[in-house]
Amino acid sequence: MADLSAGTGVPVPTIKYYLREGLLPPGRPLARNQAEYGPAHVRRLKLVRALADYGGLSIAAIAGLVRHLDDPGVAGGTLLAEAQPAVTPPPEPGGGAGAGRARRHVADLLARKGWDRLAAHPSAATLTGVLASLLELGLDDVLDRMDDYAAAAEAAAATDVRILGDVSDRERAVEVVVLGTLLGDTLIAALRRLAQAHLAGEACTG
Amino acid sequence: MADLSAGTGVPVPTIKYYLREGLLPPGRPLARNQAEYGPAHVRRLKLVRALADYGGLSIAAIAGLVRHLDDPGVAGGTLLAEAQPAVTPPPEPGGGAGAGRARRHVADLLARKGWDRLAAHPSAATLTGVLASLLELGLDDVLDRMDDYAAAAEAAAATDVRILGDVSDRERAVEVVVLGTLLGDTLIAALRRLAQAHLAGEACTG
DNA sequence: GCCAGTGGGTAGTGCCGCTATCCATCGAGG
DNA sequence: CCTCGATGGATAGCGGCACTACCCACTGGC
Repeated sequence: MADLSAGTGVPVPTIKYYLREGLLPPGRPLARNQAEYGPAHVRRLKLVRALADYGGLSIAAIAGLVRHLDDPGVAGGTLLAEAQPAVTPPPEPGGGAGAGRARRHVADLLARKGWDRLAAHPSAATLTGVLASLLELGLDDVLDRMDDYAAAAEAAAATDVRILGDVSDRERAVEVVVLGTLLGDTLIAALRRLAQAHLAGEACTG
Repeated sequence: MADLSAGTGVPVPTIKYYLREGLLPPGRPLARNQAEYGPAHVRRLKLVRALADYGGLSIAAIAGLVRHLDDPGVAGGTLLAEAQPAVTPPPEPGGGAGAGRARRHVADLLARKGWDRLAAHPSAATLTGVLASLLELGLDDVLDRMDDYAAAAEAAAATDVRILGDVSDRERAVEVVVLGTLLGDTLIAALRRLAQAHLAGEACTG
């Protein structure tokens, strides 16, 4: 429908494409060449665009996510778990030199934080991969500061959980989880850039 | 050279491709069909792969970055400024409903933090775009918590600056800035996921 | 009746990150 | 000295992804 396109700024052929890919549920058919799209479709479309534009997700990844959104028998935690693999590409285990050290340090960190239970979490593998890259490039200093970064991440996560707690609508909670997690990455990154620029400006530019 | 390929795990044709694209400086030619690649090339190649794999940068973006790396007359701060547009896609100004509110809130936040000077920073535009998306999807709660996220981001940035201060080698500092910023995003995101999973596990799964 | 607008499907486009192929050259082993 | 395989250099091609263009049958409103 042209209204849907006008209401979201997404061109009609793209909407058709999203319908084909299952990102958008089909409208209620009124006739053979007519279907009704409600505010739920506008909302979903905005969600899809937000995930694609700022979440950096592929269409296929969003399709997978959306399938779980439409599946009624899924809780917030489960959906979040499903969202993880969508974000992080399978980080190859890496046979490099730094990989072993990285693995050890991640294990240590998890133990220190009491996160042992999460050793198999995909993000732990991502973490190991990033650390391995940094180590191979001689950035060992990062290791000494990991606890600081972990503390900052914990603070952000605590805020995430607090926001989620405020959401009473259970149906919307899953959306909040996905949006908060994925757009939150971009949001935090942007804030970090600004803070960096501020600190650097104080130190160097004056 | 096959050594270079063996030392990094990057296939030879890809190395050729990177040479073509200027991601990798050409080796010192020993003969018409022979060139010497040193440890600097191995390092650079690892840098390129790290930025592509975990930084999410396109080849073209890395090429732009690398041009500045090879340019001797560039300071860390300048390079960081150059790195910003590479990471964040040009976020369309957005004529949506939430755009106005988002802009106002970002301006308020910058003022509160004393970051007024950074209003034109590309990350400020990204921030506005993300907020606008969140607002249009009814996630107003995030606004009330922005200061918490900003605090977490500040903490991370402070750690960044501290690490950078430990780096004495001026030549390597620019690499640290790029790596720390881009891979740091992935690193912090991974840590945040883990912290989220930990907190959610406490609250729900037990 | 007529015709813009709709849904539905197929096919094509442009870009991106490689990958394959070809060629002249050269270095080392026999 | 001569062959063989590797090297560098260049061009062309591939596969995937996110759309986009085109075509068609249909139909609601004028």
